[in-house]
Amino acid sequence: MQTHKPRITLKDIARNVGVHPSTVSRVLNPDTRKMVTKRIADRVIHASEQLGYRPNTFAQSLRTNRSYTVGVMVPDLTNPAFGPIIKGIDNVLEQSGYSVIVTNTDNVLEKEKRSVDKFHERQVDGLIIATARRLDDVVTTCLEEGTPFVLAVRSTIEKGVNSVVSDEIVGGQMIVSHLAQLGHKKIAYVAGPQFLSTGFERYQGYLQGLKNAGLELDEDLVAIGDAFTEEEGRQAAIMINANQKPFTAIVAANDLMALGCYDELITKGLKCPDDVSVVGYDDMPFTRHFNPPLTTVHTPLLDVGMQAARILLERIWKPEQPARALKLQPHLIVRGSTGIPSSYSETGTKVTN
Amino acid sequence: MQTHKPRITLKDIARNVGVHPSTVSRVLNPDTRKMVTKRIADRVIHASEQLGYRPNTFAQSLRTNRSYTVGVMVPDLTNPAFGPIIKGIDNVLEQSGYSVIVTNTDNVLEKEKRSVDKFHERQVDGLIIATARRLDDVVTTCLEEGTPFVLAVRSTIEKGVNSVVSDEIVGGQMIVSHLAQLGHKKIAYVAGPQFLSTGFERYQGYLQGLKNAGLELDEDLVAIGDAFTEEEGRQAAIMINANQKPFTAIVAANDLMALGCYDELITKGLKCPDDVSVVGYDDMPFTRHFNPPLTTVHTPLLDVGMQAARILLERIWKPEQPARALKLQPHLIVRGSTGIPSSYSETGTKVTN
DNA sequence: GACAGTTGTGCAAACGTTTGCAGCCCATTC
DNA sequence: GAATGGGCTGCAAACGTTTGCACAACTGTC
Repeated sequence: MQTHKPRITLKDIARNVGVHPSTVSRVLNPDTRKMVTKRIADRVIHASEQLGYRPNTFAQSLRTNRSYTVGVMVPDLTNPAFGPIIKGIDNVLEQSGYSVIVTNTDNVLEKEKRSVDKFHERQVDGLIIATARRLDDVVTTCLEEGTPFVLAVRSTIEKGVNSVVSDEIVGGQMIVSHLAQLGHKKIAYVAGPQFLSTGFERYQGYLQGLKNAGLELDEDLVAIGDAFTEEEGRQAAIMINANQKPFTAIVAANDLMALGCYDELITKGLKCPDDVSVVGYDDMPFTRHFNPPLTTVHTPLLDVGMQAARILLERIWKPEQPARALKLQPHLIVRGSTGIPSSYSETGTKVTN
Repeated sequence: MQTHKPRITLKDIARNVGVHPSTVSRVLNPDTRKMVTKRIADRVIHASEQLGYRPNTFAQSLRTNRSYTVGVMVPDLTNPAFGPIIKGIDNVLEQSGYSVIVTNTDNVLEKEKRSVDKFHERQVDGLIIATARRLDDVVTTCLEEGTPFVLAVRSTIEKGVNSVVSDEIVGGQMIVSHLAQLGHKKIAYVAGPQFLSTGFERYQGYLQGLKNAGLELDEDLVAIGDAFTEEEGRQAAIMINANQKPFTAIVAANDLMALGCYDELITKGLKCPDDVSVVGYDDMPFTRHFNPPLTTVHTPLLDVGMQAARILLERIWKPEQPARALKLQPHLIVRGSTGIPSSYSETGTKVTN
């Protein structure tokens, strides 16, 4: 920041008070303040306030090798799910004097590597990674280099890394259980990318849920999207429709994909939930305003961010602690997009409503 | 970032190649590379790659007083409108080697001041401010101090500041014109905070729009919210309803407030758009999925971010240029929430349905 | 009153760059 | 062959902190 007025330095304060710069430094640094006499300390503090002193963070960081900065990598800032997460992160980190550098990687590996390089250069004290694949080069690199970091939202298959995620498998099961309870037997699944833990585990939850309910998997009712987007959700729904197998419900791997399903249902002239129920995942902002309001699994996004930040701080302060893998409990939020199966039912028995 | 391996410095490369550190510096710096013989330069480059050299940004910044960092202040990260803006900013800045520090201020002045102080300390090269009030201390401070900055989304009353906003007044007019064309005569307005340019100018646009359409302002049909939130929108709608004056359409100052209006209409048993039309503003993501799909004014959020970043770069590079105030053209997006006025006729006689 | 021990302050080096200046070498010119 | 000049490179200072060490001034003890 180019300020017209010349920068006030420790030396200036020192001269003003008639004391050595190092003494000023000690006063202004909470950890060392006790080393210096109260009388002098007070004068230093007074002078520093009066002159409007601001420490030069570069000099500090150069000397101490700590930047009081953390990097945050997210895959897609336009996905409303990430707003709350970043907000949570920012909230707790700024209280500890850390600044947050955010980068958007658009889910492209190349960009992720560039970002993490950049972070490395800037010597961030730690990283919060919300872009991890189940097998992730970037993550293993960070692990090898001993960079403090924590995964948010998405985890990897390797153990011993800090992470805070929601229990996707349980979430997936809850959905199927809910649908089964309503009487659904033919439940389609629009899966997310299987190289992401969220995509993979939610699908596993679905499979487990079928088993729990005594239902059989029909592979023709499953389609896998390449990304967690509306468009991929729509494409997947189209593929499932193309198989011409009857189904009464469709579970999407996240809310965005569920919206894609909405679109496909509309173009097929099917009503939700009357003809087919739809379920999403994430409970991103405003899902209750969708048409119909989306039944979904709520993941505490703000909490995810806050906890990730807290764990990161722990690791920065005590790097040798064992890794913590925090799993937050999701819960199902039933809204208007799920109902009793009717016209499309397998047995053909129609339920009037 | 604590890396186990000792950091490679210019000195290491210099020793390796058998040359002075300053020469290495000159080679690695694009501006000065031409000063040194190609033969040596090549050897230096080779060695630096082989050793895996990464410049120490603190040392660089300390020496040059440039941080290659910019600060971004947004009022509310959970508002999906800001995702695209930040993404736009990040996109263009990262291409120029800048990193983006984001802070969320929750619309509280105190936090804004803290943030800008923090940015100051970190000596960001520039600021993008999306939190500005029409009269804004923070902005005037930045102006006085000569900090390069540009306002995004929201502008202030003072001239001579860089800004990129959408033309709110025109947007407001378009809405009223659209409604008038449909036959609406009693058009209520749920205003946003008048201390924000967006709140103020959109309201001005509404007033101007009424005039253009030959309609009269009825103050009982206007309520002002204290924040751009769903809840404030709902409260404002409640207040308007409480006035017992008939109306057939309600214009909200942004999409979130429009959602609040939806809620209030539902609790009153009114259908949208059959009983009353609703219009929002911003066209934040997923508005087309709302129930009903929201008619709104599209502001090119991604563009706002990108342009703000570009202008900021210009100012950082050439601080003496005159300020640019960029006004992007909004356009109306008609969806399902607006229609021909019906049951609630102008005279106030209620039609049963 | 000399001694050890404690407390408070100054000194100077170091962190890793960048950059004005000086000086060297070589080519060019007369 | 000497003088001029230009192109490269080295030197050293500087950016603003932090921190181990040395030292001075006390306090308390015998």
